[in-house]
Amino acid sequence: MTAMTMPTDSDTARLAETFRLLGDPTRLRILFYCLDAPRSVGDIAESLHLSQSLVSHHLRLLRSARLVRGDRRARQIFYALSDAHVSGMLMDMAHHVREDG
Amino acid sequence: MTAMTMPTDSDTARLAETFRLLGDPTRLRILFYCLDAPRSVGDIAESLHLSQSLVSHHLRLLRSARLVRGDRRARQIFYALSDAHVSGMLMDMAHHVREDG
DNA sequence: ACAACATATGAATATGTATTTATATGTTGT
DNA sequence: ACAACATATAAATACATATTCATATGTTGT
Repeated sequence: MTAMTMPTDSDTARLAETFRLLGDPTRLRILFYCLDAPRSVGDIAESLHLSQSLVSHHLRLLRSARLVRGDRRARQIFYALSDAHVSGMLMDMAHHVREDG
Repeated sequence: MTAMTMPTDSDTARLAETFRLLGDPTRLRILFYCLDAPRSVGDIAESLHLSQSLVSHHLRLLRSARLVRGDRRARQIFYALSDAHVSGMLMDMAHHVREDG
């Protein structure tokens, strides 16, 4: 069963980058808010009580790591989670975090 | 199916803290190295080409978040992953990271 | 083309943190 | 108790990054 779980340094770097992005409370809130349905930037900002600028900055980081993708509908841009694996993990984590102290 | 995935702010903070700790390449390497078997601090340092001090610092952070636990055997302290959920996720991630570009 | 709207970007700042160097604490075997 | 070993801590530094404020870019409806 000892299954060569050690990834290459390059893979480790990529993984760390993903975790680093998940490791900020504001970004996590944004991600969770976009988990159930795609949300516009303005919606995110208003609902989470964040400035439009801050939301946009964070979305840029999440976009560049392909954790999130946005598509335009009329004037607004709706963002949704783009990595199925990550969104699955987030839902799992959200569930897990309630269970233990 | 829209399942109230939004955690409380307190839960979000705890989750973010965990992800933040996973979001450093050095710490990730340490964690992966301890995933298959408990490892002593010296072993970790030598195997991963890190200073003893640096390893100790990182282990302290991981310990304080209960991601890792150490127990003494004679002179050495062997560290192992302590959160089954997190270690499961790490193995899953390590597997996942190979599959896509 | 224009005004109103929605999002993105840039610069500045303040705070956090990874790493190093040096040293302390603690443990084992004799 | 002591020397050798193993790990932990402290202070200092260099670097990264979250947030704000101001402004630019881009899009829609008329």
